Amino acid sequence: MNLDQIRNFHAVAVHRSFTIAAEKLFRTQPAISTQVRMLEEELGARLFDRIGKKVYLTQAGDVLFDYAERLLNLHDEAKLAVTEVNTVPKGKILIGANESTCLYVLPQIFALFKKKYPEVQISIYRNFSRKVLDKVRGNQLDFGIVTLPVPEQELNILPIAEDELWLITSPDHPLTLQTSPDLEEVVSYPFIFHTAGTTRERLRKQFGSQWDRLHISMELASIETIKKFVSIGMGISIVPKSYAEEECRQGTLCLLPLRHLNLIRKLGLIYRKNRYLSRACIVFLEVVEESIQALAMSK
Amino acid sequence: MNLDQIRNFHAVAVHRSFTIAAEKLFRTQPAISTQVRMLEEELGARLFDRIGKKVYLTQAGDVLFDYAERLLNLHDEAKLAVTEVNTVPKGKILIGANESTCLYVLPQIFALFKKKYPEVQISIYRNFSRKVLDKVRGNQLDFGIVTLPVPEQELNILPIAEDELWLITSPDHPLTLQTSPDLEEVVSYPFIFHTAGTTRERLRKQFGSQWDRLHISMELASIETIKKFVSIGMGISIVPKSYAEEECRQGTLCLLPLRHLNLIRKLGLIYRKNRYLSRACIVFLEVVEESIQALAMSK
DNA sequence: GATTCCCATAAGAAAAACTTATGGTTTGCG
DNA sequence: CGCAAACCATAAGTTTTTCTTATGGGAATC
Repeated sequence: MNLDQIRNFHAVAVHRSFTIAAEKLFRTQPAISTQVRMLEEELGARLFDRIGKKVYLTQAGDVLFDYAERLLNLHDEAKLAVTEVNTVPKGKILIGANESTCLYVLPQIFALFKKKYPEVQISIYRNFSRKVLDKVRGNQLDFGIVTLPVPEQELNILPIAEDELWLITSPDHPLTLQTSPDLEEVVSYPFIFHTAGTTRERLRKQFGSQWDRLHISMELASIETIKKFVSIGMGISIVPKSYAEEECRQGTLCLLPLRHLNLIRKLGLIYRKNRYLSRACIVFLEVVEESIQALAMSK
Repeated sequence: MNLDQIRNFHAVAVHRSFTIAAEKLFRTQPAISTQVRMLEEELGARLFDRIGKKVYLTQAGDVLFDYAERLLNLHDEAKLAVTEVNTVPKGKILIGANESTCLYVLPQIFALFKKKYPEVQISIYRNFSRKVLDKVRGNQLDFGIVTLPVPEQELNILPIAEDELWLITSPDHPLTLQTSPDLEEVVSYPFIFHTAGTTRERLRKQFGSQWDRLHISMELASIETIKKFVSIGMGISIVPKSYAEEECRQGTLCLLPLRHLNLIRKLGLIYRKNRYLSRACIVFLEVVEESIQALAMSK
């Protein structure tokens, strides 16, 4: 039993005639007769009573007729739905990003995107860049936003933002007396660090020999809590500058550039190469590029 | 897009492999590849991302997958449902019968049938034998119960009951003084007749020249009302004997055989020849035959 | 770096479905 | 009542579709 047979059967049932059904389906009458007979043989049930010139549905035919309509409708619906995925932005986009990106980068982009394409649902997978990267590679995420650089193989990379890493302290911290403290001086104060992550690894390299002198008083899992603890004087930390500008204005934190260190953190949108992009994904990419340009203009 | 392609697609999606899908479907791998590719071309959408050795559903594929499951399930259900019609007694039986049959013949049969096959729904079309006959011929009814004889062409006929037509009068009617009144005498009293029907036509023929002398005081549409009016002395009538036996016992009516007239009314179950009978119809026929035999035994 | 695994493609073979031709029945009309 | 028309079934032959076999390329694995 295939859909063609069901379509044939349905047409015969509707028109109560093999000949008319054949016309409607642009076939000859024997083609329809044969297909219906084969359907009957397969099901082991007569579907029509051919009495004289007239054609009647049997009880079995009547039962099948309902299913035939449902099957044909469902089939049409399926075709439409699949086609729409690549013409109308619809469905779901899965994006991975780390916590801070979720807080400071994505909101603007999402706001713009949601305004333009309210039909598309965005689902966020929040985790470290490392995990996000793996999931994008494994095709479990449509997009990822991670700290660059990233091994380029198999991935398309779209830089979306960059930020300098600055020191944050509480407003009354001794270091605030300087405009740009030296690394050697800084490491004498207790530090609060992120538990893990790309940035922490990069800092370790940049600090070089000074790393061993470093005193890490706390390790926290989120930028927000780090900022909280820094502001009450529990330690100092290093974060992307823009992530603390708000608190700096409010006077709850102080932002200081580190002398001789030029730590730039780049963020990039990544997605797999060779991947077939749904319409929703394509328009998402457009919106991201648009946002980047808007950001570049405003600077 | 046909069901085979959908089945192929579904298997690939489930196993995330063309090769394994091919095994499961007892095909070779290229057969599956080709079918999926054709499906993709028809829909204008990639359904799988083939990245390296791995196979992933695209968003379009994901949408189709849901529909594929629903389509395949519905298809299985349809097959099962159609097959069941002819194996398990189920569904609906349409039976046509006249009013009196509904009251005096069908109840016993239906009671037995319902007890045996509670799954089968019986729908009754109540009308004159003539109309019932037409509807059975026109395949709008599965069975009909009509007064015999009936033109045999195209119909299977199963006699189920026979009954003599007797005179009914009120208990205090002058005719009750006789045991078997003569037709000539009878026609001098006012009659109550059924508005139409086979029996009335047959009586007209049997009465012969006496018919013109007949005085019809009332015409009523149902046996029940005829009996009511006869019992209060509004006239006399002729009905199947068994239809009035109950009232005769209770003393509200008198039953008298008509001398020299041997009017036997035969009832028969009819159904179209060449008609494909569902399981429900077949078991209904069995129950009817069983009932007839039980009736014959009891006499 | 060779090997293995997996999917894509091409060519030929097998299967399925269609068309043309025709026959049997029923129906409708003269 | 008989003839013509309408309708479905069947058979034969052709076209179309789908399958298998053979082969190649690219990524993953050891």
